[in-house]
This record gives sequence, C-alpha cells and structure tokens, in this order.
Amino acid sequence: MELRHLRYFVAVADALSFRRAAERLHVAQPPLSRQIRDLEEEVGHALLERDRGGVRLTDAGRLFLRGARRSLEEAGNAVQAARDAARGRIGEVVVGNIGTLSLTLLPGALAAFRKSHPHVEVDVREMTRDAMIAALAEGTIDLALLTRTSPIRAGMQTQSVLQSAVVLAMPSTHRLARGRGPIDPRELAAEPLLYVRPQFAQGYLEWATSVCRHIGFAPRFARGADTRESLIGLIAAGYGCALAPAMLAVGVRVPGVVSRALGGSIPPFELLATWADRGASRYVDPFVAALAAAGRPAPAKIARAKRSKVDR
Amino acid sequence: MELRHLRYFVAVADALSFRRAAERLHVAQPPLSRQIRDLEEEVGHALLERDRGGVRLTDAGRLFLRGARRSLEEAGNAVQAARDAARGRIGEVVVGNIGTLSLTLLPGALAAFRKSHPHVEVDVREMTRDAMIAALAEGTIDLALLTRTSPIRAGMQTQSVLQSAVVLAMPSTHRLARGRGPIDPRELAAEPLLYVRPQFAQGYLEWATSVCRHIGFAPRFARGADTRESLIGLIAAGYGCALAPAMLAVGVRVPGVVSRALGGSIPPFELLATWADRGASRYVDPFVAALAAAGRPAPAKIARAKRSKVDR
DNA sequence: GCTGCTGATACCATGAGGGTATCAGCGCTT
DNA sequence: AAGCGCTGATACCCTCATGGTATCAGCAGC
Repeated sequence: MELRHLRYFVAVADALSFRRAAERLHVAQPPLSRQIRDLEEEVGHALLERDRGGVRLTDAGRLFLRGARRSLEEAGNAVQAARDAARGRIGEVVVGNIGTLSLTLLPGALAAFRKSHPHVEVDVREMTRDAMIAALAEGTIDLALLTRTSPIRAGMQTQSVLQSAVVLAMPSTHRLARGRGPIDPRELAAEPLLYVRPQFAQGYLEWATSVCRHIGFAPRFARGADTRESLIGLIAAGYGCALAPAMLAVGVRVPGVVSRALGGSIPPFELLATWADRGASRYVDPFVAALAAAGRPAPAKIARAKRSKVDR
Repeated sequence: MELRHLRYFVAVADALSFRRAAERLHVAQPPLSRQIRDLEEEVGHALLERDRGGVRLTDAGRLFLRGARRSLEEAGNAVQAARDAARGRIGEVVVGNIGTLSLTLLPGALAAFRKSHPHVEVDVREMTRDAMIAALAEGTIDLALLTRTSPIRAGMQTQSVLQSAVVLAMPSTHRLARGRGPIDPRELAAEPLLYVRPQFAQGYLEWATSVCRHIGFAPRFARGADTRESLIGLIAAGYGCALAPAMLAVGVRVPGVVSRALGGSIPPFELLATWADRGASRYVDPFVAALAAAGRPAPAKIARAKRSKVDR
C-alpha cells in the first residue's frame, strides 16, 4: 500500500465516480480502477460498492476513508514541518497531556513559553499514560507529564514540575468530613476506597496503593469508576472516599464532596516532565522550565500546602 | 512522495545507519540511499546528516520523522478499521470535543453509550471549533459539539444536547457579588467584560456579544485571556467580570470568584451536536441520544436552571 | 435499437524501483 | 605507511508495476 492508493481512494470517495476522480487526478480511468482493486485486495474487503450509475462507500470504506485522509494529512504536515524547520522559522514541542490533571499546570506554562518563544509551536495531545510512554520512545512526542509510579523506560530524563499534597475526597456526610485539620492517615485503613479503573486513568490504582502502603496498610478498593468525573460522582452519591492530589480537587469541586488533607509525612503526589535523552526538540528544556515555574506560583496556594502549617 | 519513502526514512532514522536499515527493510543499500535522496529532494531540504560512521537527523528530519510515523500509523489504522468493520465487529464514532465545556457532558454519555453499544469505539479528539467544522465536512469526524453561533456549513444536522443558563462570573469583591437572586442584566451595560481570545476559544466572543445584544447594549470588552483557565485567573485577580454558561462555572470553581445568574429572559447557552446528513457513522444517532440524555439528569441541577423559579 | 453513461478487461510501453559491482572517505590496526 | 573495515554514494542494468489506449459489458432513457 502506498500513498498513491490513499490519494486515489480519497478522490474516488469524494467524486463518487471513477471517471470524475480519474479526471481530477489527471490519470486515465482504467489504471485508477486497477489501483483501487489492488487496494481492496490488500485490505481484504470491498471498500466501494459499484452500482450502475455511481459508486457508494461500504461501511469498511467509510472507516478506511477517514484513516486515509488522516494519513495523507500527516504526510503533508511532515513535509511542511520539515520545510519550516529548515528555514529556521519555527520549532515544535509536542506535549502528551495527562488528562485533567494538568489543567491547572498547562495554561500558565503555555502562556509563559509563548512569550519567550513565540515562534515555537506547542502541540498538546490527549493520550493515555501507556500511549505517552510508547510515543516518547518513538519520538512521536517530545514531552510527557507522568506520575512517579509510571513505568518510564530507559533513556529518559525527568524533572519534577508539580507537587501536590494528598487529600481524601469524601461525601460531606462522611464521619471524617466533620473534623478540622489533617486527618490521621491510619483512619483510612478501615475505609473502603473508590478508584478510577486502569483503562482510562492508568496508574491511579498503583499510586493510591503506594500511598496506602506508605501509611502502613493494604487498601481495600471497593468500587471502580471509568473516569475521574464519574469518580467524583460516586463520591457525591455517598459510595465512599477516594485519595486524590489536592490539585485535582481544585479543578473539579462539586457540592456534596469534601476533601481534607492527610496528616503525617505522606509523600506528595508528583508530576514528572519526562523526555528522551536523545532526539528531542531543543525547545524541551525551556518548556520544562516554564512548566516548573508554572507549578509554583498562583495555583499552588493549595498545591504547595504539603504538610506545612497552612493545613493546620 | 509515497509511503515507501516514509517507511524507508523511519527505518534509517531508527537504525541511524543506511546499511542496517536496508537489512531490516530487506532491500539493498543503494536503492535505499536513492529513495532517501529523492525524498530529500522533494521536501527541498536535508533530513539527514551523513557523517562518517553514521547518520544524524537534522532539525528538519526530526520533525519530518514525527509526521512520517504518524502518517504510517494512520495508514495502518485505516486498514485495521476497514477489516474490523467488514467483519461487523465494531463501528466507530469520532467526536470532536469542545475543550473543557463538555467535561460535564461527555463522561455520562460515554458511559451510557458503552453499555448499549459495547462494540462501538468512541474516539474523542480535542480540536478547535474551526477544525471541527472542517473535519465534519471532510468526514474525518462524525460528530462535533458546537455552540449555536458557530458557522455550521450546509448539509449538517444538529440537535441540542445541553442547555445552560448564563451567569456572570466576577471577583467576590465586586459590587454585584453581594446581592442575592438573579442580577438585573441591564447592570452589565456599564461593566467592562473579560473574554477569551478567539484563537483558542473560537466563538466565545461572538456568543458573549450576542448575549449582550439580546439584553440591549453593546458590550465593552476590556481584556482578553488566552485560555478559559487564565480567564478565571483574571477574574480571581479582580480584573473584571465575564459571561459564562453556568456549567462552566461548575467545572472550575476557584476561591475569589463568584457567579450569579442573570435575570430576564436571556436565551441559555446551548450546545449542539452536529453531524453530516450523509456519510456519517450509523452510530451517530444513538450516540447523540446518549448525549441528550446525559445533558439532562445529574449535572443539570444548575444547567437546567434556565429562567425557571429555581433561580429566583 | 441507438446513444449515453457507468466501471471492467486486455494488452502494451515506459520508467521507477531494486539488484550487483564499484567507488570514495575516514579511522583503526598492523 | 599500507591495508582493512566501516561508512554512504555512484554507475549501470533488469524487471515489473504503473499508466496509457482500445475495447467490452451492463444499464437507462430517448
């Protein structure tokens, strides 16, 4: 399969006619037919339905068309990016974003970085943790925001860009919701905990487990949610408590949910900027610096409140 | 340029050696060299630096490599998707997501849809409004969540999936922050308003303007922010007020920011599911139904509160 | 039954891609 | 210093895939 097949297929799918597509492509119709036939053979299924008087896409063809368009677009972007870079006009940093966790961090970093590097494009992509780790190794992204418990591969550099105290989020009717000041972490041992299933929030379970181990007990995980938002929903509905970084509680605050800091010396939740030793964009370093700077000032009013007197 | 060029280039970039790359590709080294040379000619710039004893990527090559990988991956995905579809195993719905606005809406809809259609993959992509509109026309995405003021092209169907009352978000020290109940909207005429610049949140400005026009005055926009988050930051810092859908205020609630509903008969903020008449996935209809259902129950406690007595 | 449209088939040519043999530059060893 | 081993580049040839032309097959409407 070559880009030619994709170009031809897209043309036919757009024109819904071999003849007209051939015209637009400046080739004759028979070679076009043959290329499409070859493509269908390689895929192994019919992509087009030839009715008299026209062509229609099969279900398979519809999906293939989408992928073909994306592939062609990426190929064109690659050329464009290379030309731009050769002219020294812009660079590019691609950041793999870790869901809503970085909602508080990214905006500030982006704003600061745009000021110091106006010609550098920062492209934020939403992907799962495992996808980020794979993409880092491939060089598809320059930078990922990962938790410390992530299975980071060899050849990577990391820098902590954000630390956030661990809090317990719970229904406002919960027995632990009443008191003031930090909770005695040993109280948690008896609590069934809610969690986010690993499919979407990979690593949450490991992180929560490691926090409990550090306190000194094995967690009892009661009920899983599919997304961070539905986890909050479960808490609000009174199903139980969950461990969370304080910064997450800032972003999504919902009536019926209360969060209190944990006492003792619990290691804070930590977000690591992670990038490859070799082959990364030269703009990774300044961007990481911007992240680290953004991880400190404004939104840190709560995030910084580790085990300091602010909490007490 | 063909996929072959991309495959070859990726192989060389991975091996950092023409010989070894040629081995892995099962071709001889000279043809490989020629293909790479042709590719560099087409791009117009050197992608590789040939040093004695090895190969290094140029800056242009680094960026090209990334695009090449993506293009190849999309091409592979296209084939895979077509095969899956032909077996009737799964369908696919791609949703263009409108930033944080749909944070409250999507999780519920996704959960419900997964229950009724477990074999259908829903792929959520983060993109700007204009990118969504273009992608809809191209068939790259099946569905977009757009505001009513968006310039939707012909051949599209829409369905309202969420309505949310308009609130005024302001610093807690603001004169309008004190009273109770809905604000008299005419009070706003004197207020300088903050806004999100059109680059990131395309359409916000039009929407806010149309709300003011409906009330009966021309808005005075004072200061722009780059992201929704930094807008909230500006408000918290006391720079002024901003109009917002109530649902947005639910997601991001920050100390120092207060929001109050607007009185009178202001049309609510509305989110439209938008899809192409023809060529869309067959699963669009049930997914839109799931969205509409999710737009009603739980998070609607505030969102539903249009101009009903709940506000008064 | 003719003409118009649709796409498929048959066959031929040209040229691009791939093969082999060889060259050129450089570092290391003997 | 000469030879060897590695690197990638060049020269040349062959083959087959791609694209061309001519034609066929099915169907609609006049």
